[in-house]
Amino acid sequence: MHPGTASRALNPNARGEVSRQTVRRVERAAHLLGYLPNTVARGLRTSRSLVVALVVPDITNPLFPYIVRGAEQVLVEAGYTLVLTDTNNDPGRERSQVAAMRAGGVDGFIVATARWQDPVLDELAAAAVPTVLVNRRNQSCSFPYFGTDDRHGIDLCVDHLKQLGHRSILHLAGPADTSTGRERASAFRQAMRARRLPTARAVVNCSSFTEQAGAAAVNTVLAQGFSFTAIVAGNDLLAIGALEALTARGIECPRDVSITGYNDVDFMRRLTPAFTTVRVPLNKMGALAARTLLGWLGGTEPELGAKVLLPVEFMHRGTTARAAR
Amino acid sequence: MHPGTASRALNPNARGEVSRQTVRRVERAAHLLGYLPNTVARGLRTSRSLVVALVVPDITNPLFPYIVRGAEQVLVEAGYTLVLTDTNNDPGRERSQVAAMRAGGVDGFIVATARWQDPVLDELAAAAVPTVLVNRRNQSCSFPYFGTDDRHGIDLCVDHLKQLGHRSILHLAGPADTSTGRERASAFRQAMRARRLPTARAVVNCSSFTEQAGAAAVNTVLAQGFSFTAIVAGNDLLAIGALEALTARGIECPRDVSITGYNDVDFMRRLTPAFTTVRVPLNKMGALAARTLLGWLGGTEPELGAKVLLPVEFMHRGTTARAAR
DNA sequence: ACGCTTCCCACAATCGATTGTGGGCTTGAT
DNA sequence: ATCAAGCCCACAATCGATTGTGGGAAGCGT
Repeated sequence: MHPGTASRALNPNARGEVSRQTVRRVERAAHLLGYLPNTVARGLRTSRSLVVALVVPDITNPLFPYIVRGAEQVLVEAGYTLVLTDTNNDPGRERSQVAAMRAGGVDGFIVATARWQDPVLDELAAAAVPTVLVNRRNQSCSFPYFGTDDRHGIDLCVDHLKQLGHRSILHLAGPADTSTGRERASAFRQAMRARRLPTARAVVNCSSFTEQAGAAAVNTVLAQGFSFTAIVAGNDLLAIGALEALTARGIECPRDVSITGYNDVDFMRRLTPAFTTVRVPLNKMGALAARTLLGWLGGTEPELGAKVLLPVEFMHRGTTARAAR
Repeated sequence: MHPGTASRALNPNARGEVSRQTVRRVERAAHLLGYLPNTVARGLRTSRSLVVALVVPDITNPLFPYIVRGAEQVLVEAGYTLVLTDTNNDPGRERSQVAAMRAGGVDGFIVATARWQDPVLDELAAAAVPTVLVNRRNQSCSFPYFGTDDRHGIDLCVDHLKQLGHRSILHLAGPADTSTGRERASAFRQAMRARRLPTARAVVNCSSFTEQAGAAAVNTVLAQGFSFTAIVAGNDLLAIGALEALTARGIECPRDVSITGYNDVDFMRRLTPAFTTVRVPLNKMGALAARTLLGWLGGTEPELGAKVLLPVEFMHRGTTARAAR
């Protein structure tokens, strides 16, 4: 029995070039021996691995598991394997992880770690590696991007707060090296100006999308004596951090200060008070990104710089109330 | 220039067999061409990939990201790459994912999906694939296991509740096909008996470690007319589900019923009331498992069936109070 | 100048599966 | 019985890196 023949017998596409009884013999033997075709060797020859890598910045941020789920669903159905790598918000790790995956022969990338200036993405673009961006994008927009309508979401927040009578509104902006940080901040300024609300000193940058950063930002602002009656946070974790910092100083939410979050991760509705926030379709984002990548791997190259912004939904809950006085 | 020579020049171990200037020439050329050694081809020859797979049952369960983090830290430091695969609690997916990873040439597995009877683990054992178990183990105990002292943790819960005057205590047991489900249930019975508390009808099985399952279990028990003043939940998500089901019926926690969770995932302390639960060192579990696997891959085979149970810490918060009446 | 050692490098086999090609056997027709 | 056609299968090259081995060149001593 020649290995070439066995290979054809196991491969549904080449099944026709082998007699039916040989196919049966091979299948029986394969099953008996517990044979599973060595993907490494196959990948070496065919330069396809049926593996897609999903790169996330922080797996403990509850935002990402749902994106993962969405992507996973689609990829597994298509016979692909999803491998996940967490960069822990470290660009160095991102670089080395992506390099490792690339050398390991993954067919494509779904990247959720994009920074505004991202050399790793530039490399992927230069090497023409099939890649799609999810949740965050980079400036040069070299790949299809799947995100949410941040501009609209933030506008909904500001509008809501204004209708409650708030005028001094603070924005906790995410890191300036992320598109979500930048765009939400920009959207905030625009929304404020459009309603003739003051924007001076109203935006404060946070170093990361974490509770610690949110709390630190609020403490800084309070220490500087800037007063506000509402906070539009760049995401949910920042909002939670802000609430903690306020509570620690005896400032009550929503009595004294209203807060809005962003993303509506699973437990936001369970906190007390339940958070007013913006719900984004995380599952769908992941699924769409995966589907597009699969299409690309199947031969239909997407238009470069395509941006898909999914609709958001404003969730009015307990952290926002009519402005005092 | 012969590829063999270039290979030696790039490989620190074989560097001595090549003249220094050749090394420099090769390094320069490699850098110039942006060469990165094809891991697939290397893996084919050396049958080592420096990749470890971590298999989790449900990435949206906040328990797992912290285990991932712990393992990641250790593996990356050692020059390994961690790939994560989520089985979505589906044994079929587990089987195919593990097979895919194995064919893909990963060096070893960290498995967090173990079921009590787990054919996938049996296969791994039969094939002598370096594997360690974390969080859950299987019955046959064919691999080193890193978990927590469930027996002690549950005992702490029961003890705490008894001291608060509770006698009718309900246990929401996790799935019987998981070691954590079984052992916590067994520990619960033992702890109750040791204190001469009634165990009849006091244990109810939940189909999965989810809020939905927890709520459903409580609803079932209530419908059956069994009355209780406290609940020891098999994990945090079950506890949250239980709280929801009770609240929906106007039963207040902790006024009417006390609840304890298990694991102390990050947001338990933020809920209102903050959950009384058992904190387990998730990071350390992941790190230890990874370290042991690395040792195995380095040649020091661990004793089969070694069990490492990490100490737990009881966190008394707001969901437990003195029994009414 | 010759022979010896030492040091580099090139050659080629190897890992396991895929795939284009050619030869051999069977089958059927004349 | 002979030849043509057709179907299977075996052969061998290939993917890219690793690694044992042998040979050639340089250096040194006598």
